[in-house]
Amino acid sequence: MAARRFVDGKQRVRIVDVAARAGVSITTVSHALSGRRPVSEATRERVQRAIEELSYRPNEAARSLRGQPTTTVAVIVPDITNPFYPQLARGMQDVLSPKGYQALICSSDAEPVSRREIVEQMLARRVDGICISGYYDDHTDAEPAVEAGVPVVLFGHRAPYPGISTVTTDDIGAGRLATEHLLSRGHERIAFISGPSISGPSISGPSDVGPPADRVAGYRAALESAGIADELVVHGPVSREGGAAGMRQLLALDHPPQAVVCTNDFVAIGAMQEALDRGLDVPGDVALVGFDDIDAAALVRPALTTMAVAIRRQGQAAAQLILDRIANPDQPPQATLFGTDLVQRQST
Amino acid sequence: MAARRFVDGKQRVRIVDVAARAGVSITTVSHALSGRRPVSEATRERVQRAIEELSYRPNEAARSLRGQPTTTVAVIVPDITNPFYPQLARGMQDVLSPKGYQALICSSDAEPVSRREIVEQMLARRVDGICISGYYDDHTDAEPAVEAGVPVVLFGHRAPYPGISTVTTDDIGAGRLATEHLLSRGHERIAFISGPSISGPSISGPSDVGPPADRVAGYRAALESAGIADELVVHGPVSREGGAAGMRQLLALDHPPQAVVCTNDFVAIGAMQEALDRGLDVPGDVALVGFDDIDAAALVRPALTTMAVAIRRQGQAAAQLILDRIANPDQPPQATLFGTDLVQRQST
DNA sequence: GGGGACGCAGACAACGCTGTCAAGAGGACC
DNA sequence: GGTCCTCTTGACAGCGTTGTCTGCGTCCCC
Repeated sequence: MAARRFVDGKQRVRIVDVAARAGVSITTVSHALSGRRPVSEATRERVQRAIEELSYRPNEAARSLRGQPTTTVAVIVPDITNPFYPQLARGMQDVLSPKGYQALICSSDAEPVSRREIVEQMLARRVDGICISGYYDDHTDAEPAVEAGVPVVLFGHRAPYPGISTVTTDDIGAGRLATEHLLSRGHERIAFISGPSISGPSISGPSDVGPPADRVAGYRAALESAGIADELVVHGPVSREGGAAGMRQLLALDHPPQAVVCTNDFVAIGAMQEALDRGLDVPGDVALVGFDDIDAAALVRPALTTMAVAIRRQGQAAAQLILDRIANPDQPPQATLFGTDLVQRQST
Repeated sequence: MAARRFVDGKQRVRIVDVAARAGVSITTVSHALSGRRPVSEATRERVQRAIEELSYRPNEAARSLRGQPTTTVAVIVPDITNPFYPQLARGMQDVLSPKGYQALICSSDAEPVSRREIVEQMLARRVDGICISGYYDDHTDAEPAVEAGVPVVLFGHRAPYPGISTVTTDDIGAGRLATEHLLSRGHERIAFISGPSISGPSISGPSDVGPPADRVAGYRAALESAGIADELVVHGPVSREGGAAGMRQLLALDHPPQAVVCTNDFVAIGAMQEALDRGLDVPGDVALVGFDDIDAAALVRPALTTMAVAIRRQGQAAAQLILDRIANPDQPPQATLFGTDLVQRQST
């Protein structure tokens, strides 16, 4: 006859209820549960039965207040509706779940607050680790976590930072591979539709930052190696509309390019539709390469050639880095670089 | 000169550090923070300054242990990589974030444990509300939450259940509308590629359950109203492969259908590619309708006609139902039904 | 000038759990 | 029979908050 507590009509079973039912002290229940000190077989069984009869489950808040790990890892993504990030989250769950950890997924642009604020919130929840994803170069958001001694993995950042591990895609290599692929198909006049430039959309300009800039850098390197001086970079929003606008800009030129590298698949698909809508043949009149290999890349017609980023595997790597740091806090942070694979389809 | 605590190299500022720095008691700090009892302006400012200087943030675990709400709502989805569910999550965040609530997204099939177990875990974390999504008819998973007095919304379930609110799509109406659309285009021999049947894949059969069954029911109702007796339902996995297999089955018939309703867009896209690969014209030889209006539906060529489910709006509604129940626990649960819109593209 | 009202702030006891200290029972051994 | 283990269990403090009780001035009014 355990004495339950009723609050607002809610009833929750506490450890003392289990103890009363099993006829032991709460200490014994706790230790029977955690196995952190020996408990006789008979007692353990009585406790176990009481737990089942009462459907007892320890209060996580009380546990973590006592300093126990929360077995929770925060995964901060810029936009949960971008299919890229659920894949990342899934990869992390692949590794975290079997170890009993929960991924706490936060979409930062859905929040009215800054990413740094989200990090603070997660620290207040005492998460055991944090993964921050998204292309940006500012790692100061992660500082409070580093100071608090919570393992952090930056995902998509280039620069390693003291106390922080990173998981990054080799975007320079990817940009080079994509461009070399087009060169090998005989194209010489190759353009790049990139993300927004700092000085606003314009033809060319060295002002872009972050991994899109890396992809452009790879593109430039490939052209240079091939002895081609004409580079053609347009900027715009990273979206289908941005891709369409970029393509319009390119097609309006006196000498439109024969092939276009696009900073991601959304942009490429937008560019492709713009070209198709104008009656051009893809890849006959203009060949296209994207990045990321999102689901839709295989579904559009012609199917999009793209540089595949093994995002789920990268998520797994990020999770593993966090678990390693949790297990061994003194371990130095690591920087992991992932290569990309050309997935050739019909658009080149 | 606040005395910080160092644990495993982690340093966290506690309320007592703030109190010491501001020269007041911890009680005063607490109340200055919560505003739950009057604090003089001068004191409030001193406390505020101390908080900022120390970067203090209350420990959420201690708060919720004292019975404060966690301002967290669990969102349990079957598969985070299915683009449908991030939209749902995003819709919920649209409503939750401005109210200061966090969505805790859990992908249940990533977990090695049952959905019921996840519900239990969320209760142990003292979430303030739970949204369970996914097509299935078993609401027993939600029982522990109902018993604990935690607001629950079932998403995609048909049957209301005592103490549980539901947000559901009118799948019967959607199935009917899709079929009527094909009828109005002059098709008479119309098939349906459905989800798995309980008795295994087969031609027709009344054994399917859940909303896919509802869509089939709407399809049947439309045919009946039109005076058409020939119904043609094939079953298979809800995936692109399943759609391709279903289409193969249909094309192998003596009299293949002129039009096919598919239980969702993935299935429809798989079916479309199978048809295109066999040299058929879509919609000339076979017209296709899907459900859900996923991103890819607009991207494939021909673009897919589909029944759009305003999933994000439904997520918003689900979140609102939970917030309402939190604000007013005695309020009876509500069942919300959402209609669907035909988005006509090129496949019909 | 005394009594009550009021504004403000501190002390203290929980919340539910776990690590540590301590002790009782029982057996082994001298 | 007494001492010393070992095995098992219980009591207790404390994790960082917040709600409540209490107390101290100050002001107002009769």
